[in-house]
Amino acid sequence: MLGKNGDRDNYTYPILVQACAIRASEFEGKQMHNHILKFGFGLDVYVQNTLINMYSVCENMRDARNVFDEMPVLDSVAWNSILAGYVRVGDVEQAKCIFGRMPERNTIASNSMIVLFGKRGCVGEAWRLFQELPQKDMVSWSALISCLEKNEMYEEALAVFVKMFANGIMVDEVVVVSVLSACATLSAAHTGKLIHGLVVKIGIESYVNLQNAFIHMYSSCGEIMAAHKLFNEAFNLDQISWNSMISGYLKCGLVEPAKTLFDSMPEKDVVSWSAMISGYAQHDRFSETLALFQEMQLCGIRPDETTLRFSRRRQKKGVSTWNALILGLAMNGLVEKSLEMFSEMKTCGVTPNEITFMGVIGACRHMGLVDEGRRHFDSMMQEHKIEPNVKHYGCMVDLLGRAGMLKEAEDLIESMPMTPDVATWGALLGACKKHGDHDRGERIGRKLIELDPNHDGFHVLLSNIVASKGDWNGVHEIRGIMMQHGVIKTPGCSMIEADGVVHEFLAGDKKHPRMKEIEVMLDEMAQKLKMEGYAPDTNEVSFDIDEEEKETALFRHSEKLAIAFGLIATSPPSPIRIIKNLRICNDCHMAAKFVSKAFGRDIVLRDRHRFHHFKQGSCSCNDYW
DNA sequence: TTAGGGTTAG
Repeated sequence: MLGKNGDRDNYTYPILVQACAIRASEFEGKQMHNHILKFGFGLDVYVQNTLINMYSVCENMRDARNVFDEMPVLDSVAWNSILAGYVRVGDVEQAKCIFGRMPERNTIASNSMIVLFGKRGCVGEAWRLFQELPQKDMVSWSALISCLEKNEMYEEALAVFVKMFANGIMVDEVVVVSVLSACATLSAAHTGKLIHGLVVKIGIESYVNLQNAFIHMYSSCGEIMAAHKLFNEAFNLDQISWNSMISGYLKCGLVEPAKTLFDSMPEKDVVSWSAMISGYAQHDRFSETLALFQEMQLCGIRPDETTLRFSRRRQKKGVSTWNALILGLAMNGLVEKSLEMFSEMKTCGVTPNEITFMGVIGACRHMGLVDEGRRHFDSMMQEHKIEPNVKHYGCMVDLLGRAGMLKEAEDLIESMPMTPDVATWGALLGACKKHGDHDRGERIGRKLIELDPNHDGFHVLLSNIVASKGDWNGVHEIRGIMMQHGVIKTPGCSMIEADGVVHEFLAGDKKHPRMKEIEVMLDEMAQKLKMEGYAPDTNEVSFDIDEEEKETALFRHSEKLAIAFGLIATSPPSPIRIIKNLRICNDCHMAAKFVSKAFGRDIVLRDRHRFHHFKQGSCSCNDYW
């Protein structure tokens, strides 16, 4: 394109510069600019205007402004071009300044300002400018409509369009696309149809973008047949048409037609794949979701630039993001990392809130970091002026209790400025059970079942504590109280996903269709685990039965059934993933550790409180939970 | 013969 300047003149250069603008190619544009200066065409107004436009399109406002500032004579095109650049990059200050300095306002400049106001949410200013405009053209109306549409004033956008039409202003495909978007959001199928009629009448119906906007509008309004008809009869379709039709079917719950269309697509891009995958997920078809996701990866499809741009968009992490990170890490046993993130959060200048402290104290609790937890608890008030609430106290009681500091925990409860809730007492009760302080446990347990006579967990804990003392009469007494109050123990339930189906196991469950295989696997587990040195922790069983029966009962806990099934029905290297409704019991925790080693399978178990990652004989919670 | 309006797919 460059070369000797023999055949270039100030009519050719603008065309070349313009070509760079259309391709938004700043590099080539700069080369052209240098060339122009070198051969002495830099003072031509027409050439200069195209340079301003080229830099503006490339959003390089510094160079655009340099050209503008050096121009000896400024015509309206120069003013409009530099203004358009500032509007494009959203620089309100500079745009207002240029608009104010213009020797003569014109419709094009005002239209740009309406667009800018629309971008910035200044609907009032856009309206005012529009109304004051002596000569409104099609673009003025269109800019106002899109300003309203962008600011979620869909009804108003439609009303302005109606007025535009009534005033005899010409309507083109650009403004109709805007209006159709409003119809889609409002589910205004009737208006959409009227517009469709209008579009056909004025003969612009074959624009692909318009076709796509209609497909989207009809399927958003639930008029899938109309969308389908349009799609089938269209002369030219592009990738967006196909993707719109697929997501239209999915939006209307038509998964099969969506899949048929997906399969017959000439070319599938990342949008097609993700539309179909999320469509499956939305309609609870999980095995297909996973299968398609795998297939997508096998096809080598990766998230595109747009996907990345949309998901990376949160530039400054807010307090909720930090909270989620702190809580999530702690829950998965990465306590140090979690506390590290808390420090980093403060370094980044984000102010912690009360939820942050739930996460931080919770992190300390997961690892028994009593001193550190106390320090954070004290700093809440002293440094951050956050009054601890009942949950923070509960968390501290739990931290102390789990660490075996039962007296300190009880003293803290007594010193609370508010009435302790049952969860706080419950935490202490759990700690008493864990550390074998049966007397304190019984005293607190009896108090708790009075406070909350319908809570099954407290009765069960108390009954277990009493059973640990060997006081079977006491156990029967508590069972009696439960019966009296109609309290039923929530059965332990473990869930595991295999091949897209969720399987549920209750303790002692025999209903699973593959129960025979599970039984065989349970026997194999028992043998292997014993060889590895596993000894059942029969303290967990609170029935007045003999030791051998206790072992059998232990081996029918829902977690173990789920693990056995996981060993049969899933294959490595994927971990066995289990969700349990209650806290995992000691014996199952130990058994899971042994299984992870003896069978070489990782197990990820989420219980009521946290995640346990079992790997090669140990757990991420370091046996502290 | 340079300057202004749009969106549709995840």
